[in-house]
Amino acid sequence: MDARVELDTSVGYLLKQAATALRTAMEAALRPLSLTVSQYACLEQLGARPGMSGSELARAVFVTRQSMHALLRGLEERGLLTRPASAPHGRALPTDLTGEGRAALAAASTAVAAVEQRMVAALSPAALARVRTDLSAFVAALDAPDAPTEP
Amino acid sequence: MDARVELDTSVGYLLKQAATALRTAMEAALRPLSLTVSQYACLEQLGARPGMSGSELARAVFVTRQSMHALLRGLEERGLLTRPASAPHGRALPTDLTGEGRAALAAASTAVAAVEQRMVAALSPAALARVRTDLSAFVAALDAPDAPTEP
DNA sequence: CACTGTATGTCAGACTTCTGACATGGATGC
DNA sequence: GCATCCATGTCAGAAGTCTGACATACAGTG
Repeated sequence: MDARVELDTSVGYLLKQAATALRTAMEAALRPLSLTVSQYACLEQLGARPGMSGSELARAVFVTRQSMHALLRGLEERGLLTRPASAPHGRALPTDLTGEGRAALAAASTAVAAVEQRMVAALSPAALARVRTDLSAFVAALDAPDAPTEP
Repeated sequence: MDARVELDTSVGYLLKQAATALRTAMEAALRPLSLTVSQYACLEQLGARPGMSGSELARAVFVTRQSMHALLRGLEERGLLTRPASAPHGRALPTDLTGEGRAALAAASTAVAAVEQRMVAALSPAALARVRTDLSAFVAALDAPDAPTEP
């Protein structure tokens, strides 16, 4: 109890540092394709699960649905995706990639995969699997609403 | 070569998810203290290394020095830190916490430590040390300017 | 059937951060 | 000594994201 943050050993600080380094490297890799990281993330999600609504995309990309709204308008104007004028059910507008959108995603996904490969190259597959497990545990522990620091 | 990103197994996506969850939890913990995450990070750095310049702080907190400039003005107006009117050497203005600033940092650091503790509670000390090592390896690999994906 | 609750899309404004630019102080080169 | 380069502080504008708000569509309940 009454513990303080020690910067030298803080996993949180390392987490932020790694996420920032990854984002910077992704920005550099995506700049030649005229895509931001958020735009790429949106395309990647749509490639994996076509027909997602804007709200679903927002949650998957970790932005608000208002931000996703502006993002989708930009990508639609560039012809990378299409949305119906009216919703087939409820209010959700299913979004899909165009052919041009799939081509842009393919190029971007290749570029980002190279960045991620560079990031994890030094780790063995087993170590990588451990990291994934541990990061998932972090997310699960933080998402739990109650905070039993000492049960 | 020509690899694509697989969302289900992407460490980058997990990294972003974990960083977002941590930031959200920190925002919630710091809101009662009227501090943002960036402001807290700034105070924490100054607590560990008094006398840092604005540019040094910016690099440590992962924002631009322009953003840090605005951030420091706000914290100075609230009386949490002080900066000299002129630089004792060069252009760098050494920044220091006031007594009130140290008090705010103590409260904030305790709150953030609880969040971080909740995040890592499920991991053994050995597993935690591994995660730190691996995250450091990610940063080092991404910061390397050349990208030898396949040497 | 009406009411409530939840989810989605959209608009408007504020806030934060970034990019670009300029001036100043110091160090390094010749 | 002077020119050049680098780091820092600061100002101004642009871009992205968030908060707040409102309307709409469906599901569940009385």
